[in-house]
Amino acid sequence: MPSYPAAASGDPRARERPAPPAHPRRAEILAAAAELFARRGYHGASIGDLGRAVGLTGPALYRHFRGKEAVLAEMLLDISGRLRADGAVRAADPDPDRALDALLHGHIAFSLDNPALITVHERELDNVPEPQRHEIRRLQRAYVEEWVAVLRRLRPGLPDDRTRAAVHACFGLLNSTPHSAAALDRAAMGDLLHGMARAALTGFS
Amino acid sequence: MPSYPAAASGDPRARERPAPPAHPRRAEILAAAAELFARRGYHGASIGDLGRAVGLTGPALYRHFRGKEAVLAEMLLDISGRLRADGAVRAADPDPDRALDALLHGHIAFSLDNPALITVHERELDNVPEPQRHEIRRLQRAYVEEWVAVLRRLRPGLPDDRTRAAVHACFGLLNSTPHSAAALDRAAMGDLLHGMARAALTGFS
DNA sequence: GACGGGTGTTAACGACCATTAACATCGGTG
DNA sequence: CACCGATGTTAATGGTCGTTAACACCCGTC
Repeated sequence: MPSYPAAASGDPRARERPAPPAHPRRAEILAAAAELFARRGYHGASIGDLGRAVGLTGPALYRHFRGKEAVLAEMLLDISGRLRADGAVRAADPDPDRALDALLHGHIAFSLDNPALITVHERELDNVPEPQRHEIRRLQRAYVEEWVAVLRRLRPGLPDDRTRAAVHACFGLLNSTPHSAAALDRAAMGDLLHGMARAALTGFS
Repeated sequence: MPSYPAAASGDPRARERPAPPAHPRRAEILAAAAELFARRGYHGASIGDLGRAVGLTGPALYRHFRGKEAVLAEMLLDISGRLRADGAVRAADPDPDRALDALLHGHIAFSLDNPALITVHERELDNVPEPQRHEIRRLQRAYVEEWVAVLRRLRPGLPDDRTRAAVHACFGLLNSTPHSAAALDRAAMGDLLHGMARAALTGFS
């Protein structure tokens, strides 16, 4: 039922090409930083490393971000915001079964396409300074609640705390992609994760 | 079927108390380091932090370990060795169904009792220096293969690469405990994870 | 053609880090 | 009691880090 075709990276026939990002350097730095933070951890990647990864020296980064913490904060805010917004749309399906499949499909596609982002999102929240950490946490909680609401309709008997714990455990399963060393291709891995997660959420006790 | 009673921390009626560890300070440092590495990452916890956590100054640590890397290496070697040895015993059950339950029970009990160790084991392998990193990888692979062998008997049709990927995904689910903020008590959480993992491994596609 | 904002660079700063050196204490053994 | 290894301490060393300062270039606008 689910399908995870190879990522559609730039169909040339697409009529309206997406507008180029307002600040391409910022996006470039964010992408490189995600890779480095995922591989070596926030404290293990220096400003010099981030700059070098995009062909610059370290201090050049301060022309685009207030500092190292701001890079991480913007990265996590973007991820949690996208997940939450996308999740709200998908969870709105009146059929809870289809809603769950849509949530699974969205999350799996995102984590297959952005393993580094998922890793950082999962590990580095504590290094975000306080005003923004709170907002990120809020978005993460809201995203979880979208899942909980769908699962609640699907399994009415289950107490709320168990439902929420089950959703968190499911995220652990879905977010395991980066550690799997990609022995399977994208489509097979997507189908596998989808099947396992659906079974895990609907088939226990 | 599975049961996860509250951790039996020191029954006073136990006749043979475990021999006190050969070097209690080493064990104390390792435990504190696990907590710090899990919370702040390997590069985010300094030698001074590790010492302070056990009531010492930073340099005192060098009386017990060759350096910071040696602390991490010994920690990961110990974890991967224990998981692998325990896994080999549990996987030996001739009934694959019971073997899987035993593997699940062992892993879940370990991760419920040692969330910090599981976190570090999952994240910090890259910071271990080379002679020992290879050995840790070997033990991790051997542990995975115990699971793969059991699951292969349980689901004969499944190709090996998908079986292995499923085991990795299952670990992601089981190791999610530390992120779950422990809203459930140990027994309920253990049962939940057991049920979800079993459903995930046996119920997909 | 002067100007100014945007985007780089190198040099310099203070803080912190892992590690080592030099020295102190203490319990047990000759 | 002298000695000694185990286990601490503080002080010092060399390196790296995040950040800022000072300066240079490019490019579109008046």
